[in-house]
Amino acid sequence: MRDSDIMEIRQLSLFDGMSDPHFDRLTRGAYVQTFPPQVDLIHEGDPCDFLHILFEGSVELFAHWNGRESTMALVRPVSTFILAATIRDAPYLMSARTLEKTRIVLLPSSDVRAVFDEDHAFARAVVAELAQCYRALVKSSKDIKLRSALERLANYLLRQRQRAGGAAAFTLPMEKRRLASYLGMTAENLSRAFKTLQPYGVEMDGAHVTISDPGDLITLAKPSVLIDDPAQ
Amino acid sequence: MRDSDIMEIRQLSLFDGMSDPHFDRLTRGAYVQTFPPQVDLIHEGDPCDFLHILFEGSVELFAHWNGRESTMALVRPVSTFILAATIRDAPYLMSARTLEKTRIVLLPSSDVRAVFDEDHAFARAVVAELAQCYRALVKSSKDIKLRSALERLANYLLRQRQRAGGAAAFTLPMEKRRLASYLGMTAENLSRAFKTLQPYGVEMDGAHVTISDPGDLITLAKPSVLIDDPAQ
DNA sequence: GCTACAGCTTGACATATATCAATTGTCATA
DNA sequence: TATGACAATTGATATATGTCAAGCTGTAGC
Repeated sequence: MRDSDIMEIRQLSLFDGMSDPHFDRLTRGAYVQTFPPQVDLIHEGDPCDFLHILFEGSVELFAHWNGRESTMALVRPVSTFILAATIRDAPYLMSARTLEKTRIVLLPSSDVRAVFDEDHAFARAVVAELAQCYRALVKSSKDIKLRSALERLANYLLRQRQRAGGAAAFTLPMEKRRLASYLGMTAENLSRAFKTLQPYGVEMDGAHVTISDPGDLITLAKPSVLIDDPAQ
Repeated sequence: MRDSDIMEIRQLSLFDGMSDPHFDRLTRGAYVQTFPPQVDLIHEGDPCDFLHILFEGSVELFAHWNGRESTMALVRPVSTFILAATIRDAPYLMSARTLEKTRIVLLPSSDVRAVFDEDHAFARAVVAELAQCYRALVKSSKDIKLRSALERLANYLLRQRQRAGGAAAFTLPMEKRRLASYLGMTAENLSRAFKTLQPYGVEMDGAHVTISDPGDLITLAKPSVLIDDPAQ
């Protein structure tokens, strides 16, 4: 691993307050890798050998059952994924693939567990990260179980608008068929849902979405801080 | 808090390896309470004042949105709930109510965080518990997103059978309408789903279920360790 | 034993969502 | 520019699931 990479990683909140010897131990067996789009990083069921830290690009977490596939989450920088599997030394529950050109740090899971056992600051950081992931997943479950497909899309668009700093226009971060899977519907239904939202001020051109006045959409979507606010 | 209660709590894996002073500090402001059935313990959105540890009985976690309600999980002894909210000092994302007579230990959240910062063994135990909860939730999400209502019921019944030690007969741990909500369907549909499973060897009498030969049901349900095995 | 109530079930019907098939659009590449 | 591959869209239709209303069933209280 290059010194510049190590310097960059050291800045992460996950390693904040960690002692230098522990950090060295953690990064000795680590490596940084850059992947092109559409590369399978992880396959569910495999043993968890590395904790992944996403630096640049984006990664899709998805799951299979009985020949079906569903997108579970989109991971964005800077964030870890499959932390829980690393901690428990258990097999992956989800698969992962890159969506675009992506730079990832791989830390050997056994080192993560060993340093975790010795470095208190790291343990605290891991718990904070894991609790954050857990709460994000609870919100996602509430979204799926309490809302219709149209309501999920409406709220998703409002969240994306928020993410773009409240700008009227933004670009969808993944293909529509993946978005459909993430929102728990088919691509065909997503297409129709977008059309249904046109009278609510949602304009769409390819992956480009414009919501000039979100008022009507908010009335329809009824966003809640307990589902849609990433800070909560 | 009575000495016998303190003794009992001390046995929990969550407090295993923790120093006595830290344990004392954690339990000084704690109390044990017994609740009758149908008592609201927690309301989503409220600040998180206590970490709850369920000792006896059972607790339903549920969520609201726009006048709708959905059962998110059933908590059984011995297990914590709303650990993530405690760690992050964030509002509850789910509500909780007792389903039967229930004994719960309440630990002040601020004490949990303080001791967590000082006691490494406790930090490790918290992470293990949180990672477990996270993985349970991932499995639940996969169940909801990848399976039809009938498949969810079939797999649920097989999991309950497993929980009963593989016994042919067992009792549903909650009312059918709650089970329906947990499985993401209406009570009417659950009723029909049970009927559909009759040819697969599922007999039902009230809350009592008998699956003499699970072979056909397994063929239909296609259970997966990555969704249905609580140990994974 | 009755009664009242709540939960469960059933049937008829409505709606949401999925599926299938065909078409259009888009982009990379020859 | 033409071509092929693939995503997105559209319309027609099928299926899953929800809603409503009625009846059933068990049980707690009298």
